[in-house]
Amino acid sequence: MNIGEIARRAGVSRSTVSYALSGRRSVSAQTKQRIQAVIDELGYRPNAAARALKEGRTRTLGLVIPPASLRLTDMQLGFVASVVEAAAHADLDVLLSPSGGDHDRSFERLISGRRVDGIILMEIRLEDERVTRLQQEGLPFVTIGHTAHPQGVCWVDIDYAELVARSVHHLADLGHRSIALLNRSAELVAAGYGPAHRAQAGFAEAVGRRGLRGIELPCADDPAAGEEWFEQLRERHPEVTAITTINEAALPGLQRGIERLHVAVPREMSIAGVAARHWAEGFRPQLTAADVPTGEMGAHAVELLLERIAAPTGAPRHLLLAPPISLRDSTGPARTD
Amino acid sequence: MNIGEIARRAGVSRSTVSYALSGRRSVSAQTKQRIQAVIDELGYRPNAAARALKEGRTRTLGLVIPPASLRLTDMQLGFVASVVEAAAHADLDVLLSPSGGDHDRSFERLISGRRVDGIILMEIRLEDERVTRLQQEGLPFVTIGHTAHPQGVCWVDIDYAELVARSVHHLADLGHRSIALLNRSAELVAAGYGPAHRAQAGFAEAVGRRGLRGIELPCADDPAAGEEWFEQLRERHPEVTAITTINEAALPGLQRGIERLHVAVPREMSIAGVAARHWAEGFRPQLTAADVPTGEMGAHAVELLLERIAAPTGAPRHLLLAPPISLRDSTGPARTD
DNA sequence: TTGTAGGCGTTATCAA
DNA sequence: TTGATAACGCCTACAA
Repeated sequence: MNIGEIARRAGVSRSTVSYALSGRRSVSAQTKQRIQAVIDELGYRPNAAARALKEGRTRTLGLVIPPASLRLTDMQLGFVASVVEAAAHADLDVLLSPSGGDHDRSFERLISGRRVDGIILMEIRLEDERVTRLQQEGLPFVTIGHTAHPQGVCWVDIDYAELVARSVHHLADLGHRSIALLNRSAELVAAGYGPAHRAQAGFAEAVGRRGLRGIELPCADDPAAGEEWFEQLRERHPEVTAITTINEAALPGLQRGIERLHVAVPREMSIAGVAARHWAEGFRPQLTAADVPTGEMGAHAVELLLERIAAPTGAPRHLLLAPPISLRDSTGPARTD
Repeated sequence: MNIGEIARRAGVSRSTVSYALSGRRSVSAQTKQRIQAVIDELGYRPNAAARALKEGRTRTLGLVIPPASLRLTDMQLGFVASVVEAAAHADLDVLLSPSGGDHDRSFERLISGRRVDGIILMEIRLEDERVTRLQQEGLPFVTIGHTAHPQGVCWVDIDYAELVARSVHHLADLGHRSIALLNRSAELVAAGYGPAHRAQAGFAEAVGRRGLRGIELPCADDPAAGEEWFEQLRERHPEVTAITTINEAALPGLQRGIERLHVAVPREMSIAGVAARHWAEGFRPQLTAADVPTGEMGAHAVELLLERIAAPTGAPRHLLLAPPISLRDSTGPARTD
């Protein structure tokens, strides 16, 4: 089924059908109606490839996700869902590319094959060759997270430094003097993963400013590691009365560790963090945390990308989100024994 | 950058470049080398739209996921990841369509716009209009899960009836006489969601055959509901000594409920289920469960779809997976007090 | 071994 | 208000 067939059945030329659909030229009401009737009857839709070839745009966005081998976190998942939804809302499709490195085949297909009009890049590293690759190709893109030198790049990110600092201040206000940071995994820190670095920075800054004792212990991104992390913390640093964390995946394990050692939250230990609302509310007691707005982030990323596609040479915009900390039940005054 | 430009720079015709790339005609080593040098220098790749238009295939698969508003379960997520990976392995891209109903715009774009060579449909209902829509369009597709009348359709599914029955038999063998089924939500059952129906059927059949007392209580698909479910169970059916479940999302809540009421597992209560390995191992104590092989399922679905695309008229294949139950720590002999 | 030319389905320019 | 036609970039049958 193609436009020629529609034209033939409606007794008009192909261009008239095309114009009737696009509205870029006036078509008599009568003709338009006849064409529409045929289209409805046959269920015609323009062939996407032909249209893309002619128009030079694909009406498709690319979303580069971490390789499937790495389990996606809840936060990342929420982000993928919101990007897809926001794109669908703009009548755009989303092409997925699971790739980490620069030389990934599907990543290369996406960009040099001109399969998409723009790209959203997740899980950016502080030094990220994919960014330079996209810049050299001149394909519009938006990153989630930002590189060490994000000038000239559109990005959306969570201000982990600010959020961790805020939770430290909140805990300090409650009288806590020894606070531990439950950061993302040592591997990620080593790989130059921005959130982990910035959490570190924000923690150090706030702890320094308030004259507190700050403890940092590495922890892998999974429940088992969280449980072990808590044991180690109690063993090595019994003076710690509060924890701040950005490691969502370790939360269930942290909870198990706390329960196993019979530590009362928040009476004996306060916990504040950065997490998707879903996780914060699933914690027991519910977690005082900055709720990461994954849904908004996806929508913002799509919005920024569409702007960039419309005006590739404009000044790049970026968004640094610092959602407020929602007070729940996991933080309270420091114990005074 | 297009094939003409490459041809010009290499001093050959466009067809020679095309043949050098496809290998469908012999090209002298010297010419081939010259062409390759130019391609490498300029980073040329065939335009996907032009190629799709000419060849009549897009080298893209469509994956229809549940709408973003519904939180994807871990199992679904694992499935998406494995489909994307399997597709990438075959040098295919994956286009995502978040849609529930038949008249969804992105779903329609996918199929009548010929944006994909085939489609994988997740979260099939017993009566699913998307299936009939795809059949009428004549687009190859594979479903995850199957409809009430799956004749002539390719599908991959988990044999929930068999797995639930097996877990009931396992529990009966351990001496349990009153067993509760923690099924998916009442809404899903009402909507004709296959796994929920088949779990029910398998449960009823096995319970009947072993002469047991079978309890069914509805439970929404989230942790809070799981916790409440367990309370209700203890209140209304204190005689129950074993639970079988396919409701992954309710597991964390079930666990909390068990801990809150200080019920010892498996001494006072045995639990067996169907769940992604990740969830089973995250449960405390680790859950005796049939581990849903999401990774394999995605790969199988892609494999079946590729077969179907290659031979659309062949006999439709299907796969009903019944992975063995992995014995872990949550099941034991019935208490005898 | 290589080149020429036609057509995939669409949109847009030019002409009527 | 409408129609004929060229062009997007690629692949391939045919010709040399």
